[in-house]
Amino acid sequence: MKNNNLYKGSLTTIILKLLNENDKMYGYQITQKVKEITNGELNITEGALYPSLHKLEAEGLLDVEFTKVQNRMRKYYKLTELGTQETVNKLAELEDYIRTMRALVNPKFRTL
Amino acid sequence: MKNNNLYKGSLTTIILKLLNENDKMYGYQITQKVKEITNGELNITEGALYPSLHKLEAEGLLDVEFTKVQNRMRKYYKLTELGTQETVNKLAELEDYIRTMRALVNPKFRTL
DNA sequence: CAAATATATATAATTTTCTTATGCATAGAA
DNA sequence: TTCTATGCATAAGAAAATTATATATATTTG
Repeated sequence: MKNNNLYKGSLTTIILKLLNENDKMYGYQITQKVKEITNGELNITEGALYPSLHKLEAEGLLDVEFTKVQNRMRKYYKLTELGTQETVNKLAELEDYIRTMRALVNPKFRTL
Repeated sequence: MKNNNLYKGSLTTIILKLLNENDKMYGYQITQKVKEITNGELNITEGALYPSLHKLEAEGLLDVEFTKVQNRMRKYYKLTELGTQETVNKLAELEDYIRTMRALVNPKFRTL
């Protein structure tokens, strides 16, 4: 996503947080929502998203609910209680990460 | 490092920034400096560090200088001009990342 | 003095995560 | 009718890290 290595490892955090806000979402909706919120800056690819959703489900962080809308399948995901707990952890980790990286990077920058 | 997936992809940024501040450093020194700045929170492993340094050197972002201190070898790394340019890019990418992640995560958090 | 720890670099095997490509299928717009 | 959007899925490969191992000297500790 976005040719910026820093996003590596962030997908789980993004998914969990969006599901915490939106109660239930399906995969394609997640990609669109991320595109919308980031003004097109961040595009989640299906090749990353779907395996990630399957993994979170297997870990018991997400529950699935199938629906059919206009003859097309939709798989809605929602947080389990465990998933909500993990969301708290992931958001704390993000704040930790930002604080630590700022400490490493802040001091003063020299171009020459 | 630190059992926090978010650090994945940040190592290059950390190395470049430290070298921008400290002019020249050797591998072990980098691990210790990171430990110091982050109060032991972040530990860079050799298995990640050395291959990363070799890659940055191969890409022409770092220059190497061998020294022998008390009979032990040291490999000092310093930024090339290209490396300094890339440092600017990486720091901009970090700010971008933080801004985007905040946008995705900020709204409001619900525990229930 | 011997053993453990710190200093210093390196690589190999494996795992995790993502990219890229492909595949299938329906709906709607051009 | 063809292209784009919607919707899910997986497989091959790349990239970055973890974990383990290897080597070697210096220093500290018991």
